Amino acid sequence: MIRHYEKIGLIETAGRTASGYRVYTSNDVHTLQFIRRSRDLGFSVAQIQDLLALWRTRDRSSAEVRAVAVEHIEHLCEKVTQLQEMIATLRDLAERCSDDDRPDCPILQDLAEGRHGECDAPVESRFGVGRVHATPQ
Amino acid sequence: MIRHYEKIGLIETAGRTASGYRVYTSNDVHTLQFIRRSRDLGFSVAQIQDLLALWRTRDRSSAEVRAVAVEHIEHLCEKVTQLQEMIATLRDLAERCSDDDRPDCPILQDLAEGRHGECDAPVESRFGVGRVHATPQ
DNA sequence: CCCAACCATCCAACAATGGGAACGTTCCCA
DNA sequence: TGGGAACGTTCCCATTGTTGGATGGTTGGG
Repeated sequence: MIRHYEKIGLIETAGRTASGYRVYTSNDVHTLQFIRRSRDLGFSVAQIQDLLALWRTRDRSSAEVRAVAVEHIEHLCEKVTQLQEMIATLRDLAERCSDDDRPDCPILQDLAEGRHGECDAPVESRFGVGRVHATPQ
Repeated sequence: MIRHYEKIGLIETAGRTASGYRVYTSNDVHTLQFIRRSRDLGFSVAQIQDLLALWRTRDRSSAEVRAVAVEHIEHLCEKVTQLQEMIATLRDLAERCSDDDRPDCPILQDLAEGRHGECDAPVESRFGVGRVHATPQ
């Protein structure tokens, strides 16, 4: 991972011993810990790049940092919402499923027939079947 | 995507016209819709493979289908839990952030110093700095 | 019959990591 | 003074699901 971070430019090129081994200063280690904690909080590499830049800037504004964090929070919330919608649908289906040897299953039925909304568009536009756009004029 | 699904064996090889164009039967389209709805619910390709197999099996048991769904629900719940933990931490940090021009920012401070628990292990074992295991005996 | 819109294939990239092969280095311990 | 295990290095491939480009063949309406 660290070598990867070095390659993509997230951290600066580490020093080397005479034999080619990488040498990390305590500063490097500190930066890596910063990165790890950022990743633990779900920040993307791009965002970490921003955060690191701000971290290294003496006269940064905390508002800038907060903006990155707030944007990330919103992104995470969106993901949670999506996941909870999936969970709700699946819970509903699983609850209506007899959970025995019978072959009729509301879960498969739903997947096959799709009554949960997102699939109202005609097949043609959803899968590009057939010639969609005629030559104009 | 569809060509990709064909390549990885999620769907069977589509028929071809004389000139090599793929031809999809309404059955194929139905299967693809099944797949899309499964993906909308967050199922992985591997799980969809299972679901498709069950779908095509006449004397399947709905318990089998339910098992796939329930396992998936648990997986989704885990993800939600993780995301919510991140959100809680970030919300707390953002709240304590002054959101102005001052350079002292609790968010960066936390990322740099890490007081939220997961980082108690010494640097050596977390990043492989130094020789961890001596030759035994 | 031309040309835009469509198909085909192959290849590369994304984000972040994991893993292995093949090979050089360090250093404890016998 | 070795031997050998535990390191390190580089390069490459796999993952997961999707998107995109490049290049070239096919279709079909105007």
